[in-house]
Amino acid sequence: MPELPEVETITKQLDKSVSGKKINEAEIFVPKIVKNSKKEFEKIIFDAKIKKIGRRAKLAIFELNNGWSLLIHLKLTGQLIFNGEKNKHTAVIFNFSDGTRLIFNDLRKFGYIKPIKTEDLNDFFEKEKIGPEPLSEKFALADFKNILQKRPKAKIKQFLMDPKSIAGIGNIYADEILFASKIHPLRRNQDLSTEEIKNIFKNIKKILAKAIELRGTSVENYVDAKGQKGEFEKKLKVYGREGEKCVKCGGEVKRIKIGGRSAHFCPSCQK
DNA sequence: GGTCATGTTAATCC
DNA sequence: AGGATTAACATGAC
Ligand SMILES: [Zn+2]
Repeated sequence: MPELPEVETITKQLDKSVSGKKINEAEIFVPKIVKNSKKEFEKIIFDAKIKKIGRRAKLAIFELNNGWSLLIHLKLTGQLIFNGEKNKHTAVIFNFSDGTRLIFNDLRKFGYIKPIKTEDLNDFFEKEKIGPEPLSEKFALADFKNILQKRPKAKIKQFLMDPKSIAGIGNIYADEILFASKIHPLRRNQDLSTEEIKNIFKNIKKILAKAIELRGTSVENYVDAKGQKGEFEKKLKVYGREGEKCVKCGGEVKRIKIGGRSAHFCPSCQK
């Protein structure tokens, strides 16, 4: 499932391969993916050029040259593949004027494309109360401490995964960050020591950066914009390793449910 | 064929 | 008011 490193990988690749191209048409195979009527959507993209492609939280942002931007969320199983082949999960195809195309596949159909005026982008993220970008230089230890204090009772695992506390961290990276930080996922924010907070903060930056370097993690059906799997999967220490040996202590990796989501951790390494 | 997995959000309770 | 909790969404894998 695409989290921050996966969406960052895809948007960086697409910014290189697709920016500057003119959209001829969009073929819509799954109407609910597009948050407008077909007519409205066609009007927005008609003759539009893609100026640049960026990311905020887990959202890809396609900025067009006509005042509109397209927000694209891949949710669990979305794929954006440049010059990909249509398959039975293809929801939308953008055809460009030079004969190339961009394929949006979505097996579970949770993803969406939402046009928004470019000038309204900032308001949108503010209104939705999306948390800070963890890799931004503006996101400092003091900020992290601050937002932890605002929700003292929250369990750290759920807190890390909540897009309204910090943007872009999902189940995989939350589990990996807590393992690297030796913190039990059920710990509450108010019980974390200054040293532990510092450690979690450091690992948020470190693990997300490393995952981007390796073009993300392929679980479920994630591929990047070139259709290739990510390499961070090989670096996973706890996620998806229930019952296997902890790489650090040899103990057994456990899986529990926290807020309806699975949390993987090593009970002897994480306290 | 029932359960599980997943990100986000709506609904509900406190 | 807004945090916590839970269900809902879709569908393939088991
Ligand atoms: Zn261990």
